[in-house]
Amino acid sequence: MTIRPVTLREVAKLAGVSIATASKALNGQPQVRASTRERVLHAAEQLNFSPNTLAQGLITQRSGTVGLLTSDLEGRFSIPILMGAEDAFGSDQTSVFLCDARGDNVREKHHLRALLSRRVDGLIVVGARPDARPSLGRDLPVPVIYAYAPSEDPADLSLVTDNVGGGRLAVDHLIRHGRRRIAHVTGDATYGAAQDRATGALARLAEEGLELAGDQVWFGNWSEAWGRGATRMLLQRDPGIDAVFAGSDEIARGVLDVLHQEKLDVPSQVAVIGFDNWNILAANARPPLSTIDMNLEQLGRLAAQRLFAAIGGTLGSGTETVPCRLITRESTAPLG
Amino acid sequence: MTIRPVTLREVAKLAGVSIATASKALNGQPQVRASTRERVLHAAEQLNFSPNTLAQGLITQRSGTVGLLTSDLEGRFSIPILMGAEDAFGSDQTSVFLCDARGDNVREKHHLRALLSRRVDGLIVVGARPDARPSLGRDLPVPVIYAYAPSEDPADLSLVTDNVGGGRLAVDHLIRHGRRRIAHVTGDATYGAAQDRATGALARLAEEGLELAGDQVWFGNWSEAWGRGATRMLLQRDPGIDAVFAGSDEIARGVLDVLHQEKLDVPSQVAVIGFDNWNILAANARPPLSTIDMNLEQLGRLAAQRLFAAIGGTLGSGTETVPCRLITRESTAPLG
DNA sequence: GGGCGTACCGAAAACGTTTTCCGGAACGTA
DNA sequence: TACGTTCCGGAAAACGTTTTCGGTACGCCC
Repeated sequence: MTIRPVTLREVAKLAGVSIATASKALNGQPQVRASTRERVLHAAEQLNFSPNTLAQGLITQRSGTVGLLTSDLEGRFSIPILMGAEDAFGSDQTSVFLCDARGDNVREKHHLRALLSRRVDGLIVVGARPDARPSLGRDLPVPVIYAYAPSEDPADLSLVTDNVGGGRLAVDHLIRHGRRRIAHVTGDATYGAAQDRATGALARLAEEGLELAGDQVWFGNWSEAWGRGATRMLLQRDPGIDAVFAGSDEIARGVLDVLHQEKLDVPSQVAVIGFDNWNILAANARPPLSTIDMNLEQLGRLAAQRLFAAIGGTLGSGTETVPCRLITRESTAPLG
Repeated sequence: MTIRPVTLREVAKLAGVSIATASKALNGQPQVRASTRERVLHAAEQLNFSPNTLAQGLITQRSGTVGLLTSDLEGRFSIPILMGAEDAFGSDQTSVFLCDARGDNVREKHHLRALLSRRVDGLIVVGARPDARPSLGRDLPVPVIYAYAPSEDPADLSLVTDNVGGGRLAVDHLIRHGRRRIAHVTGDATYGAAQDRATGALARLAEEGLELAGDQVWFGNWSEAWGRGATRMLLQRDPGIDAVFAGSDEIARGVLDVLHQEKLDVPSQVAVIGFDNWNILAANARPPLSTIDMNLEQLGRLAAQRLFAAIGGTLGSGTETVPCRLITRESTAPLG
């Protein structure tokens, strides 16, 4: 169990060469004869040698690690991003430190310090909600990418989802399926995402010369309960709706629930589309829920790629937008 | 941006001492006068010095990192465990490498190799489902803890949830609330967890001299759809049930859905209890769902503590069990 | 046979720390 | 004055690599 790992020195000895040549042989440097390389490789294999990356990092000034600083681990947003990032960095090259700040600022500072101490080659910061967040600062020794929640500082590079486009996509889909009386029930109005999605939805309606059904955008909070409550009010105000665009899948579940109670069939009478493509909610709904996917894994992969490019090179700035994607299920069949 | 980090040498120079004393001063070693220590501390502060942990790790033979090897990142089980582990290791002491093997064996090997190369001080392996999984082997240079999914090798140390106890807890709660005709709808019979929960439930029923309602344990799969389907069949078979113990919150949601359709009130006519305490499903159900929480954060913390103790010391073996916890919400009010 | 180029290998420095060990200063005591 | 003690600080080795640089052996050409 507590055997000391084998070092290059031992490999070299077994192969009958110096440490220097052993190193060169293993790293594919040209100044070593094929036969000696063979001997070294064989020795390394035999001893099950794996190089100490701490030592490598010390000398090459590159640790081969990145930090992923999140504030939303239990939330649904960090995880896909994390997965995307993880598989964009090949595991042989780069490993990722995961740190959850729990939304606490001093904890974030703490983690940041620890990560810098570990000489990470770069950082990805994943916010809990898609609104601008304070920058970590301009004078960090490593490149930083802000994902999901953009940085307030335009000099930073941020990667975000296209919520306006997502809203537009949802409504466009409903329109193409023959819906005309479309309502929008969504979450907390202080969220930029809620505003953006509504903006996109309204824009698409306007193009078609349609009014929003239900007189208003129903802002509330991101819960199933609000989806239910809003739908009840909505139906009183405007019983003739033929589609609801919900700002999240949770809300959509609430909407579905009340529509069922009111004996309104989905999708033949009312279509429902959600947002997030949170599988467990969307795919298992009755009927399965059409929804907008934010392509978060792709966002994570992109973050990793940008970071990778920035390491060594120099980092861009501004905000880059990742488009959303429509997921069609049964809750939005064509009308008629 | 790409400034080289400040080293101990620079701190020492600024403080007018040798590197050795600077190190001692910063690490609280006693052989340094208070006034010099003060000078060093001040210099470090001024330069915003943070020690290179790679170098520290190289010499102390301890990297201050652990690897968390999971197969279930998108699943709901790894995350709480991860969070528990993360906060049990103070962030100043230990950072965690997160690796998701995606259920692929060779990818797991790959990650393992990379982590060992990084000289992690220990490993936590989190399985995707709570059944025994192959051991990583006995001859690893670092201690390993298996969490959630135990290792097949009894020489390893595994930490698992007490599913039998959880099943018992659920049924006990229903019985205490006056229920007598209790049915059990659960997931895939090939899951040990499904068997264990059923075992616990049946044991508690037997103690009370009760039979399981619905003639059988309804095994199926872990989906909402199965919850719906099973409940329909169940009601045909035995319309007089007064409680359903669902093997997961997802299943419970399906159960609730059909009970509503059948105009059976929850909880006044039928009580429903779930399993997992997956907040998004349980807390937002109509009515909010009582459920069994597996204390996964605690399991994660425990894993971290055990690992911490094992580093340097020696590791125990066998399987340690973490008890479940009842979460009471409105779906299981007392009868009558 | 001398000069030269090429191919291969090793000695040693370097990365940034920690830790051991030694030496000098200051001081008290006989 | 001689000596032992205590306190403080520094030189240097070590951790496990990579990389530079110089050296040796050999073949080739005139």
